[in-house]
Amino acid sequence: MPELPEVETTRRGIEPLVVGATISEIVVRNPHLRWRVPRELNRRAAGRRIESVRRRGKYLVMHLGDGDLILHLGMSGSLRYLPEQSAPRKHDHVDWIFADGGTLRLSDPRRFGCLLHTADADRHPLLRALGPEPLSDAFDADHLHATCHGRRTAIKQHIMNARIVVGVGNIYANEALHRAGIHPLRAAGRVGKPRIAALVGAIKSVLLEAIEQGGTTLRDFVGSDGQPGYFRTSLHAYERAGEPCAGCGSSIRRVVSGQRATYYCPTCQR
DNA sequence: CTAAGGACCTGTCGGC
DNA sequence: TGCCGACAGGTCCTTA
Repeated sequence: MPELPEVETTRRGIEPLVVGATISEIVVRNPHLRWRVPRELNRRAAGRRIESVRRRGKYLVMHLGDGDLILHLGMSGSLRYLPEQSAPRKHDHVDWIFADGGTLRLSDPRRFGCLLHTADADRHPLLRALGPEPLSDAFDADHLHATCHGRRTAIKQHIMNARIVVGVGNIYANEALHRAGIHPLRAAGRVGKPRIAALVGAIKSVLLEAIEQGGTTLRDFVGSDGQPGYFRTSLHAYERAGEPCAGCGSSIRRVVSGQRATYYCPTCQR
């Protein structure tokens, strides 16, 4: 479900509600996420205050003053903040119970997400090898062009590789390539520098606009307040097979690449 | 080293 | 109505 804009929307939603709050208890009803939620999680977190909630790629990191919680929403995860008690539903696997009575609830039907405790998230193997943030100055044409050198992988798979740049998932990879006029299956090493620069700009703009719209709701994404994201109407390629391209009117095509649905305009994207 | 495919898991939808 | 396959926003891990 969530790509960078959806994770950032979630982060912004919970930040004012949980930063400064003291965790009374973390209740793990189902520990079987991608990796088993550690048994000692509650012991590490109970009684501690959440000092900050930041995002690194699609990971959320809660700093507890002593140690960090690393959270990933996987394909179907979402966080909701509940000011009052309410009965958990089928896929509500984890609750953070706060001293003020509020609850942060993690729901994840497919359980591809994860929740871990670590001393320092930046040194954790999951985060340590990540590429630059796409909205930072570190992600520029020089960086992307250098990583593309000699690569025969499709440019779409390349920009979805978190070691190259974080946060770009299937929706926004398709959208950014459409904006930049680059064929998604073109070998990464065969995209010239000016077009790489255009792609960097397209990735930044599509992510920024999606964040402004509260993310993209395709099926079930909701922010921490339960509201959907409104970027879906701005999608020009993703899940638009057979519809006319907004730029030239050609029919948008769908193919599968790297086991992921890939949408493009055969006329505009070369 | 790079590249490709499988694995994890549940829910929904279309076709028969 | 029921069953079956395809598909879905991620990414680590194994294999070649």
